[in-house]
Amino acid sequence: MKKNKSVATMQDVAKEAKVSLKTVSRVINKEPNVSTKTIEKVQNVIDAIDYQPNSFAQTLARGKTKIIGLLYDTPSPNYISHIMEGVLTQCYKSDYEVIIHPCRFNELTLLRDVELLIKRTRLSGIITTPPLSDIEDLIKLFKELNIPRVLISPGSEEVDEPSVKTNDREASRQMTNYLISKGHRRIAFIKGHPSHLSVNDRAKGFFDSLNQANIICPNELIESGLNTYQSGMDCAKRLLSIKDIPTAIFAANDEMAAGVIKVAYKNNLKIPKDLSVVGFDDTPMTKMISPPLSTIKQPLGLMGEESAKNLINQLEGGSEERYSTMNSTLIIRDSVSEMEP
Amino acid sequence: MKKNKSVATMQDVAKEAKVSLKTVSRVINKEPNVSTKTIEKVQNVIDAIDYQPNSFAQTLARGKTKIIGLLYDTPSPNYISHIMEGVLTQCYKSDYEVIIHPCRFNELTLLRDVELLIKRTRLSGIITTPPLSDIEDLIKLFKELNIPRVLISPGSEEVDEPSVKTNDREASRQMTNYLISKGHRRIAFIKGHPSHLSVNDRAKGFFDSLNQANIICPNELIESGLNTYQSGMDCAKRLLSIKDIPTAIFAANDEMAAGVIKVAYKNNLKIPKDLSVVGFDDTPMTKMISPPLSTIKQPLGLMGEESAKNLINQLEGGSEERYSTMNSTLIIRDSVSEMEP
DNA sequence: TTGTAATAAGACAGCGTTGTCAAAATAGTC
DNA sequence: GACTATTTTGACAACGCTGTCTTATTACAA
Repeated sequence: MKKNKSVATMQDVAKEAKVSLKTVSRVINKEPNVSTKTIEKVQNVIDAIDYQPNSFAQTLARGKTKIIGLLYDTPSPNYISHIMEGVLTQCYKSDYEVIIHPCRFNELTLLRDVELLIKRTRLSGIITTPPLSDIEDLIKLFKELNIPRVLISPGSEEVDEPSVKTNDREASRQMTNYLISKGHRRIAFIKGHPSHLSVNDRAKGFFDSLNQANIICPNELIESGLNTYQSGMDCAKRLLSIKDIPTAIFAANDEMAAGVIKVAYKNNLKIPKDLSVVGFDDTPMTKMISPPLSTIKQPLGLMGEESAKNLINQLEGGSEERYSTMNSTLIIRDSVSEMEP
Repeated sequence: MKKNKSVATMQDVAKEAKVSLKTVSRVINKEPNVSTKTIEKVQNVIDAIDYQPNSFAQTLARGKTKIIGLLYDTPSPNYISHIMEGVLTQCYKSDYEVIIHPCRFNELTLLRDVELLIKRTRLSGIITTPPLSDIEDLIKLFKELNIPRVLISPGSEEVDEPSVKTNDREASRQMTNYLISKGHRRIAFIKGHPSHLSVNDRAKGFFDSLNQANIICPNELIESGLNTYQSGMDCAKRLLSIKDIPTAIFAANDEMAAGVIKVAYKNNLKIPKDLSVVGFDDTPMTKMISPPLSTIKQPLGLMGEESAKNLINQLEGGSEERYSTMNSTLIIRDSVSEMEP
């Protein structure tokens, strides 16, 4: 390798400040037992020559990395980009690097793929998003590799893993309450993709509310979609072809809700007059479709930040809470009508 | 650092295979002059103990990184996540790491921020997305730092920089041709954010088509938005309040087109019967609004791949084309009507 | 067989940090 | 002023790999 003096090294700083390598290292890492005079002297040189420590050398010498892996399996672009934003913000503050890694849920090679990623890049910690947060084998792998982790929105009620959840069940309950308060009694629900466990909570909240209000929901009003626009349309077609159609439909995500609206229009139903529709996620398009869709918003950016905070806290030996729950909130727009009494 | 034998090292492989360190290194890096027998012997040991080279040690020893930085400034989640997907795919193949770095276009600290990023992480190359691709000071910085780069969709016609562009101008021309072929003559255009230069090309294509067809476009039919839904609504309000409203509106992106549709409905115009609307970008919501919006689709994933390919090619001393142009395509849905002759 | 060229394998010194331990400087005590 | 205790600094060996240069081995021709 040519030593073309391209970037300043610790050696340069040491020479210039007339101290030893180790002393510079101490200043850089804010280690104790350095006199203020020395600190100042070294810091001045650092600033003067714009020295930046070589993170590879640091990593090698320290024997551990400061890199966090963010695993995802193409949920909506909206979802991942907001989560990512939060993770990056937090990691940036704490001087961690982030490696974004797309996975394929169904791929046989998933486990091996992740294992290689971890070994190859020496990840110090991992954050997973749904539906990956629910793959038991993956979690087992993390345990075996003994790698710190945080799961975002795992589905099963009682995971014994550090995680960041949202109170989706409660939010769904509130949304359903809202529908009931508007006079709706015959309310349909479209569940999400069966392998996205966290979406199940949404259905639970729906039933919580109904039970509380003593409303019986016949089976014909429960459909199961695949989180996609198309599947929302399919479910809606079925729901709107039964003899006594529902007055409101609650879809477990916005895409499916949009599909419902589409089919409703095709059937010459006016929304919200003839049919009320609500979704979940507050994707950007909810504002743009007509009518603007009432929905539920997860604090995605904050969730990203929180997961990173949680993970970094584990890595640096802090002892904070390892489980956190964040609040999803109702966004009321114009897709629900007041029923005639 | 404790030597707790957590991961296998090259030393382990060498000992086990009874060869020197260097020979293992040769096998790992597929260097020439190793007998097939030795290769096999070493490879077997590598497989057996699942050895993965430590990339930090490699980087340190090699004196250069294999990391690519992807700079973006919160365009739409859709845009960045697809570009990212392509970049990741390609980099993964070529064994490069990717660091995603969100920037703030207006921030005073942008330049310093990027400079620190480069120095701190020793980025070997950079990919920028619009509107960052148009910041001259940024490009100057890249030149000063002598860092290989690829600009995605820079705006100015003749950039003397490696870049991946789309033929947006041509696609806009085709879209306008399409409108004309449907009998439209009074066509309005809503330009995009003034600092997103690449969006200007879209307006140019619009005028190309009009000129070719000898259609004069009065000033009152040209509006300038900010790429947002809200600004689309604002522009539409103005366009639909002039005495002789256009029969078609071409918005430079889908968000603004959605805003147009919203306002049109408010004004009791039927789409596409009373007003045709087309957008640009093929965001997912275009399928979900009503009517489904005709638009133009950029091959975002491919663009990401292409940029990474281009950059890696530069880094590895290849001599391929440094400029590429990719084809955007018309997506015809139901938002344009045939005019009465 | 011997000599020579080509090929294969190894020794060893970095790369730019940090950890460990020892040495030097300073402060504190009587 | 002599002697400890404490704080501050430094020397030097890792960390796990690659580049350079040398040596050993093989292939081939005469």
